[in-house]
Amino acid sequence: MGLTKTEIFTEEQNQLATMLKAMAHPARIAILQSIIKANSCICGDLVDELGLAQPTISQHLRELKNAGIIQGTIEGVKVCYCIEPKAWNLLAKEMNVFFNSYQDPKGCC
Amino acid sequence: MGLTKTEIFTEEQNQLATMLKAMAHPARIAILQSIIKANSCICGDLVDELGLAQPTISQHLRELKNAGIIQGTIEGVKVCYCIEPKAWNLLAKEMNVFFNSYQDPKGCC
DNA sequence: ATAACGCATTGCAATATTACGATTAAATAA
DNA sequence: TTATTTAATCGTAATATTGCAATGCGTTAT
Repeated sequence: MGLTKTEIFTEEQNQLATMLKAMAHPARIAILQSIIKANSCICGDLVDELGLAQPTISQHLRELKNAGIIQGTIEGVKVCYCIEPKAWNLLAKEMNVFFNSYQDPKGCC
Repeated sequence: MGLTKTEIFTEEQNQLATMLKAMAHPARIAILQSIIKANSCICGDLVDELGLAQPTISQHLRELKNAGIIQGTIEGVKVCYCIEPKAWNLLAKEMNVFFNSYQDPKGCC
């Protein structure tokens, strides 16, 4: 097989999984941290900052963009990436709800 | 290639990515939600609740366990899974810090 | 003892991911 | 126009993931 059975899960579960999957790679975490640290866009500086080839960075950026986490704007020859506030804040809220839905044990295991 | 270049990232980035990756699947999100909802352990009920084969559930449980997110206890013939509070709370805190490290735009894109 | 139950493990097929060299496309500079 | 720069895309190799049937392995029931 090799393909997830998305049809048996809720829309929320699938969407959350998609967002988390987009973040679940050290390179993409590093990219997000870089973008946030710069407090604004970042472009091909990422290729220098991280030790990955340009096509690889480009591919990671596309995945983050496809997930809706970042957005890219063309600025002349360069491209400027930044966080998509809506998606970021929504994900933050959802994860917060998820984490807080668990309260320490009440007798088990 | 096909393998992540973990050596060029920090320990924190790699660990966070590993935890997120463990959660980044609808079945595993569903499993965690089920475990949390039951407020205690769950066993092979998951096989009935979700529509996946027993070996598939077992595999997902193992991944969550390997990531340290859940723990399993043998109870006679059955096995009882529950959240590993330390790892859960640590991840919650780390993600919270990460999400809050971004403040809405200040001019860009 | 032996049958039944619950879950883990193995093995495999289908598909996805990661990384990068080579190339292309679009914008600016000469 | 022609070069240069920047980033996306294509193609490909290596590896990982997903899902399940078949099987194995303890534990309990008969």
